[in-house]
Amino acid sequence: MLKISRKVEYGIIALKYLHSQDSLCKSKEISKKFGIPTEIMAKILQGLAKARFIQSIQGAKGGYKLVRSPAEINMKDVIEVIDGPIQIVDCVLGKRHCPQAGVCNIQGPLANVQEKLCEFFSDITLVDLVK
Amino acid sequence: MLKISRKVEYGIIALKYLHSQDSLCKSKEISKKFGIPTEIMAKILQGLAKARFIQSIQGAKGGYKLVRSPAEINMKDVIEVIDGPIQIVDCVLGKRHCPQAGVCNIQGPLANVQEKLCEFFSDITLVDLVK
DNA sequence: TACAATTACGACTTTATAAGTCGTATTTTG
DNA sequence: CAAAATACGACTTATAAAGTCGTAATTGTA
Repeated sequence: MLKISRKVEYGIIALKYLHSQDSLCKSKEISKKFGIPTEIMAKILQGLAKARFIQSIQGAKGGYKLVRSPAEINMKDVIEVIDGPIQIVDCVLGKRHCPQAGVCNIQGPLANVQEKLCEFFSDITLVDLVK
Repeated sequence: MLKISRKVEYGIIALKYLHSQDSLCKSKEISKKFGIPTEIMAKILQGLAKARFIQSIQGAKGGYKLVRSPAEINMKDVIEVIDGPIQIVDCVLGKRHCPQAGVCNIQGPLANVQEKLCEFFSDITLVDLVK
């Protein structure tokens, strides 16, 4: 409930670590260091690379490095890259077929809360998480 | 992910409805009106009554009514009454045994985020949700 | 005082989602 | 070409949310 998934946790841990290192870091290196399952760490880093938060270099001697400044990396984007869109209730973006459709009295206000929540996480950057 | 549980959704729907009504409302009446499973609706109302957001009157002709002003009902309290403490990651309040304990680089910053998030929801009252 | 309507509450089952695993392909260095 | 790394989809397992069921307690009214 209102939980940040473990994947996002792992993603933030990795981003912080990459920020603290100058050189390329291997996926396995990070997963071992923090006790994160290797396959999961790998996929998260792949996702972050696709979204251009980090750069991946394939092959032997490959690895990942941060390519954005910490101020340009905010929590909302990280969450959405890893877990998909922030959606506090299913009805707001229309995923769940809602038995309350038509009579529901909270959709509008909650859409508003959701928007504010996105702003909330947009305002938290890697700079804040490094402190 | 960062989802408000359906129970909280139901709770807010009920609170809004109680606010819109002058007289006592029965649990079944609300559950039927909004297509919410009756047993679940009942338990949520019981919880809200225990927490003194609403008053319960037992027996025939019983029901529930709002006993606080909408400005005194905020979303953080509603969430916590229904689902328990807001906890964005398990480690922050020490629930999960964390394999990263000792090396984890995000616990402090995330505790901070969590605190801010609680403030965020404290600032949203039933007044905002009625709009 | 018996009955109907309601709240109260705990135990259980089902369903959905998150977390983790496995297998295989691709890229690059030496 | 072998070794070390990323890339990616399919699958299984674990956990939590959602919903159901059974029973007890309270109260108004015929």
